[in-house]
Amino acid sequence: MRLLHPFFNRQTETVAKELIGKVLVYESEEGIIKGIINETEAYTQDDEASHTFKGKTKRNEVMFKEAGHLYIYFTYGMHFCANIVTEDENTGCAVLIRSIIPLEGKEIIKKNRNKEESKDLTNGPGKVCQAYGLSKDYNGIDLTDHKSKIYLEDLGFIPKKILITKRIGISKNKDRLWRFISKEFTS
DNA sequence: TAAGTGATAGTT
DNA sequence: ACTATCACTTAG
Repeated sequence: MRLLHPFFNRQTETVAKELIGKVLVYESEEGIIKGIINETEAYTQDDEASHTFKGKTKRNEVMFKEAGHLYIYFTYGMHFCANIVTEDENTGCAVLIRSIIPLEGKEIIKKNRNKEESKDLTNGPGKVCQAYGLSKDYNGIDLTDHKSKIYLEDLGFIPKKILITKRIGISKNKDRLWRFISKEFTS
């Protein structure tokens, strides 16, 4: 079943942890792509590392929408990263999807990633977007809308053990333990 | 470990 | 206009 607004409209840290094991689905033109989320990070407005720390801008405005919207930003001149908005409207919080484990549509993923081998296809936030074909065009869509071709689903995967660590690639507020990872799942 | 890449936001 | 920074990836 599809995850709806109440799931996302909770404390960011909680949503980040509970998204581990949920499935990111995209019903693309080329076919269905599904993957188990196995790494996330939390970002809130009172957090110096967050895009929203200094308030609303053109770039981050989606993070101030209602929980369950998709925030996609462009960075380092070549990469997109996908986030899911959390908490109440106007709070500027989101969860970054850092990694997934491909379940379905692996051929499409390989093609999108321009790779032959199945190694390191989706273990990084930029890689996940490239694998799913997500770009700026998808910024701001509502994942909880039943018409949306992109959504999250609970297929019953249970993380074996959730690791909690510091976040990656940030220069401020480095010590906060807001990164969640699981290597294995049971169903 | 380091270079590549260009939009973004803030400053002149 | 100019500049610093950037929630990254890849190759070496």
